[in-house]
Amino acid sequence: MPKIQSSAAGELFFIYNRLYQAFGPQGWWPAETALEVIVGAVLTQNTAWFNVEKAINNLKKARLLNLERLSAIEPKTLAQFIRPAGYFNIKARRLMEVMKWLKNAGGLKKLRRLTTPSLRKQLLCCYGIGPETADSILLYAFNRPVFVVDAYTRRILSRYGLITGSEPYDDLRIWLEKNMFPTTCSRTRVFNEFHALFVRLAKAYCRTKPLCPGCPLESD
DNA sequence: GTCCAGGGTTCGT
DNA sequence: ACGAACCATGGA
Repeated sequence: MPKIQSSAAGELFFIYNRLYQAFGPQGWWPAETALEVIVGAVLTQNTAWFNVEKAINNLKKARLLNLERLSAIEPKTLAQFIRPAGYFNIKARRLMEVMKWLKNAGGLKKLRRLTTPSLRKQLLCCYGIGPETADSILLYAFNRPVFVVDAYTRRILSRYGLITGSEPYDDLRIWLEKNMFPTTCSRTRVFNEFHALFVRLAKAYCRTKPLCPGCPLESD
């Protein structure tokens, strides 16, 4: 469990505002369709985004980035297209499983009617989709107010003293969702920016020590 | 050559 | 429930 701290909400807002001031809106997720978000979410597992873009481009150029074509393709063929994203054999299998699930569920339109908990449950049943990928898809493809907890979130918040860093995934997610109540804009919007800003921070400042001198979260 | 990424998921104990 | 194993490209 995260440390019980009455001021947790305040601390989180301080962090969010500092990051937003420093880096501005990040405009995630960079994709044209919900399906592209889903594909990208699987491809970026343990992989640099730069390489994911190449893989997505390959699929786009081959006009493969739609549910029909992607569910019909041979896993071995798909693997060749997504090669630049690494782990291509396993990711091909994972993508196929997700497409199978999507088709089975009657497509994105049908899925949009489900409640967030029910949608999350279904995503987690899919081979190749763990908690983080499920939440990325919920937030960025379905626009649900879900906090995506990644390794950066853990590192930065534990460095900040708000958590120990070893809390189970769902403990952190629920705790973050409970402590982030924006007044002006939607929760979905804030969770969207918050996650992207954590990544942005890690990209700009020492990966191992996110609160190094000069970073926007350094106390004065 | 080594390290690591939009640092995850699955599998075995 | 926790740790280990696994999957593989490309840029710094």
